[in-house]
Amino acid sequence: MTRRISTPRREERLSRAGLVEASIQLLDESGEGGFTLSALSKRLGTGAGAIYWHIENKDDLLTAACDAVVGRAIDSCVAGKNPSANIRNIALGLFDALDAHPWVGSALINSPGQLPALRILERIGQQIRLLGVSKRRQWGAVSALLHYILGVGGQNAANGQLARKRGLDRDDFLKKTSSTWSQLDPQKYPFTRSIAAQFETHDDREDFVSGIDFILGGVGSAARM
Amino acid sequence: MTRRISTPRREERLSRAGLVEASIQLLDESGEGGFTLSALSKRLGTGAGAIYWHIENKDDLLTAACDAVVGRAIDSCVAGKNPSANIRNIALGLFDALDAHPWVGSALINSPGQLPALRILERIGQQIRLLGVSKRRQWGAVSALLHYILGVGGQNAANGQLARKRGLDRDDFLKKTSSTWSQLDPQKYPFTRSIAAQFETHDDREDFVSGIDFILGGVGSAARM
DNA sequence: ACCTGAACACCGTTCAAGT
DNA sequence: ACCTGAACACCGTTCAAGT
Repeated sequence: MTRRISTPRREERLSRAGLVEASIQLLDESGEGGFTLSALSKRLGTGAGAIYWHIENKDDLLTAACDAVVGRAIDSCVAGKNPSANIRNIALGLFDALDAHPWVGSALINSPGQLPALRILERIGQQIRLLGVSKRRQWGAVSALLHYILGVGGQNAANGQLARKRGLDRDDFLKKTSSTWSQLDPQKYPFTRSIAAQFETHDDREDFVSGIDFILGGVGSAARM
Repeated sequence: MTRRISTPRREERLSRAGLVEASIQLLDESGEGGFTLSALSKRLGTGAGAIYWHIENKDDLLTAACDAVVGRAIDSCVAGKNPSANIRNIALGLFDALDAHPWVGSALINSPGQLPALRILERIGQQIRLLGVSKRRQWGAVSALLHYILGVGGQNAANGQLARKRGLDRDDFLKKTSSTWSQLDPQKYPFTRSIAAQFETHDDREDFVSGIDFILGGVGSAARM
C-alpha cells in the first residue's frame, strides 16, 4: 500500500491581481481559444480548483483582464484642450490596445454594462460635454461612438482569431479576401467587386479614425440645426 | 445474450436547409447557450453524428443560420429613390431582425469575411454610391456604417443574453443599470451619473437610427469639403 | 449515400481532503 | 484561509457499424 504523497504547496500565494496578469499573458500568447483554466493553472503551477478561491468564474476573470487593458489604455491618454482631438485620441488609444490584444475586443462586446465599457463611456462623455453638445443629444452621441468602437474592436478580434487559426498574416488575409470579392457575381455584388482592389491596400487604423470623424461631423452638424 | 435491437431510421431525411431552420428555432427558443448539437439532434429525432453529414461543424451551422436571417431581413427592404432613406431602412430592418433574434448579433460579429456581413456591405454600398460619395470615400463610409451596425447588434445580443440568464425583462434591466450608474463615484464618473436618469427611458431603436444619421451627416459634410 | 450511437478528448466547476 | 486534485456533468467531433 502506497500512501498518497502530497505535493508541496505553492511558494507564492495566488491573488486576484496575479491571476488577471497571468490571464492577460496567456490570452496574448494563445488567444481566446487557448485561454482555459487548466492552461492557466498549469502556468501558475497550481491546481485547477485553486483559481476559484479568488475569482467567481472564467467570465469574471476574462472581464477583469479586459478591464485592466482598457483601463491602462484610457489612463495613458492625456487630454488636451480640443475635445474633438481628445475623443480621437481616446479612440485611437483603444484601437491600438485592441489591436495589441485582440481578445479584448470580444471580451468588451460580450460583457455589457460592466466596468470596461463604462470607462470608455465616461471618458468620451466628458469630452462630448466639453464640445457643447446639448444635454438631450449627449447620450446619442456617446452611445454612437461607443457602439462604433465596440463594432470595430469586435470585428478586428474576430479577424485576428480567424487569421490565427488559419495561420495567415495580414497581407495574406487581405489578398485572399480581395480576390474572393473580385470574383463575386457581378449582378449581385457590384459594389463589393468595385472596392475589392481598394480593400487590399486599406489601413484599418485610418478607416477607424475616419469613422470617428464621420460621427463627430454628424454630431456637430446636428447640433447646428 | 441480447442482440442489439437497431432503432428505425428517420422517416424524413435530413438536409442542410432543414438543419438551418431547426437551428434558428432552437436559437430563438433557447438562446446561444441552449444551442448544442445534442439538443438539436434530439429535436430532430436523430443521432448527434448525423448532423455532420450535412454541415462542416457547429460554427458553419451557426453562420448559415445567421445568414438566413440576415438575408431575409435585407431582401424584405424595398429600395425607394432616396439613398439616405434607403440606408436608414436597411439599417432598421437589420436592427429589428437582430432584436427578434438576439443570437444573430454575436454570430454576425464573430464570422468575419463571411456571407452575412457581405450582404450588408453590398446593400449599403450600393446606396452610398447612389448618394454620390466619391470613390475614395465610399469604403470608409460603408465600413463605418457596417461596423456601427455590428457594434449595436453585438451589444444588444450580449444584453439580451445577460437578461435571459438573470431572468430580467428590459424594464428591470434599465432600472437596475440606471440606479447603479447614479450611485457611481461623482469624482470619477460625473458624465455617467449625469445621464443615468435619461438612460432609464431611452429607446434603443431611436438611438440606433440617430447613430446612423450621425454617420450619414458626417459622410455628407465630408463630401462637401 | 446517409444515419446511429458509442467513444474520445476536452472543458468549466465543485468539493472533500489536506495544510 | 487557502490549496490540491480527483470527480462530475457536459460538449463538439469522430467513426465503425449499420441500412
